[in-house]
Amino acid sequence: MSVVEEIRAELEKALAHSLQASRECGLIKIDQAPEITVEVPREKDHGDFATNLAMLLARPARMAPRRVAEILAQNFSAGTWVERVEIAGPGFVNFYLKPGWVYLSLPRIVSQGARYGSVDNGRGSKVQVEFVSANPTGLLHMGNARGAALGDSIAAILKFAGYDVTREFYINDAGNQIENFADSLEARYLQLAGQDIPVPEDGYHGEDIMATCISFREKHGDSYTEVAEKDRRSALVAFALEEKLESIKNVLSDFGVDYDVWFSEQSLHDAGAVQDTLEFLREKGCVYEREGALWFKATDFGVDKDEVLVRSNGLPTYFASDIAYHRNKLQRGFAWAIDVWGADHHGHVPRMKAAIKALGYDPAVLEVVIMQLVRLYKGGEIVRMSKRSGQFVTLEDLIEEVGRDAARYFFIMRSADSHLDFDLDLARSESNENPVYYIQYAHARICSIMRQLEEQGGQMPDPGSIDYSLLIEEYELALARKLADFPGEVTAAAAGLAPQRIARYLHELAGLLHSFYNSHRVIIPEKDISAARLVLVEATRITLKNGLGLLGINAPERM
RNA sequence: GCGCCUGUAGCUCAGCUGGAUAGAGCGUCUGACUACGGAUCAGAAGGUCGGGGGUUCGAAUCUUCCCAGGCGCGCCA
Repeated sequence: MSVVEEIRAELEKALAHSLQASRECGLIKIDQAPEITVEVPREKDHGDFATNLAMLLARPARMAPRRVAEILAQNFSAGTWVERVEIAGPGFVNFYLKPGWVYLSLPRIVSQGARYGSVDNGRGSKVQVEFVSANPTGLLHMGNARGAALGDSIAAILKFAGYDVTREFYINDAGNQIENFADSLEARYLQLAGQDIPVPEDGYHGEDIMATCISFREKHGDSYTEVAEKDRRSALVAFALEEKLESIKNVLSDFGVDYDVWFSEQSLHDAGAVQDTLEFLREKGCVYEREGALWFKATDFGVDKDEVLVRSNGLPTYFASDIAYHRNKLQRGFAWAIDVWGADHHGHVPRMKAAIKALGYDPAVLEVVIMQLVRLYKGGEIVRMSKRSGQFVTLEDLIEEVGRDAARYFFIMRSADSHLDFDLDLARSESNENPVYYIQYAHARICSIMRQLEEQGGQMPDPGSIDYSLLIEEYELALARKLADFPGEVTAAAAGLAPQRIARYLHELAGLLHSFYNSHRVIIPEKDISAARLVLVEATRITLKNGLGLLGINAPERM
């Protein structure tokens, strides 16, 4: 438990006692005690902690809130750290603590090191985060990039919050778009062999398709012009998928994203899992036939329309294999399955939840994070991206132009809900003013202090034997206070699947470090103060590094 | 037409699930020590939280109705 949590719990307990005492002596008459919560006020002047308990009691007790607050304050017995209790505003009870409490966490941070900030909300329960899952028929675009940054950070945060996390990429290597893919590959291949075959209008027109066919031809020559169409297509598709997947893996890895599982859709078909699932739904009475197709009765589960599972041509839809895939996830024992999807798929959410219910699971095990689309600006104009026109900026381009750290921070600092305008020129031209450098610079600055210390023959003092009461400057208190918040931020970010909270937290923490740095020196002749400050900045360095790690961003020692 | 997301400073966005005087960055303006790294710091200006009603001690946050933008509503994925 973090220092903040410990004190909060202590105050809540003391308040409960105060309320109990007030009821026993008849000063407050209520039937049932409300839930007691102690929060951290936004305004520093309102104390270190505060409670709205008096306002909640006012109505049931039929008393003025400030009067209730007075009674609560009178019966309140202060613990170790409470200096004074005040009543303010409409009836808040504010707790002012002795300044030293903020330094309690410093020795802990240093001794916990890379583990500082980790919490155990998950208690080891199995959670899967599935993200990107782009069609392996093309390159990764800006939407995939956002999904990669978001999904990977969510996974990292959940892991830090005590969950047993699996990162998974679902490969859509079956179905319609593969046929479509084959059409385009075949056309390009035959074109290279001198035949005049156009790429279908709704096919893949990107240059990468041509490049794939060129390397295929380098290996196999024109030999596949002679074989049966079916064999030619399957050879081309197999070759292209392997090449594409390899390149996707590499680019994502360059972006700092590494998966535990690459799951093939085709493998579900091969194992008969799609048929099994359809059979299961049939036995449950959740399907029916109409106009030659097999339908899922989504309307039985509160969805406004039924959905086709098997087309009248006998081929299962994407929805059918997706149900089988999610069934497979749940059979693997995940207590929580998180999918990161683009907003253009949001209509799929209620259907999928209905299907999970039909399979006999609680739909709440599936949580879909919908991220709004990325709009790309270049030269002040929107860049329309489409696979058909072959015009788009890839993740690879992005890493090259903006850099991995800045790109990841840019995606993470905004909530998934926000529509993201990504101005390439801005990201490029002003990359030195990107907030991510501000945070990294704070880390590098501390490392520089440590190098100075070493050069002067100094040593990092033992955090357990420091007189922290020497740290009386405003910025020292503020910095230490912020450090103590980190575990709470991790908890909140995990609960809300909200990596942007960590990004904001780090930015604020870096700001406090810079302010402190500009007004006070760490290495000074006064040994005791210097030692306390060394621990303070070392704790800051650790926290910055741990936080940046959750976002997949480097914490450089020099810049 | 129905559904989901969004609307907060000139621009890009936060706002801890209902708290007290709404915050950052960029941009603009004024300043900073020959210094452990100036990719920094201190300060100023800038707001009817899209608009109207409602809920209550208290609303940017919940609710409802408008307005504006994005995305969905296929036997595509």
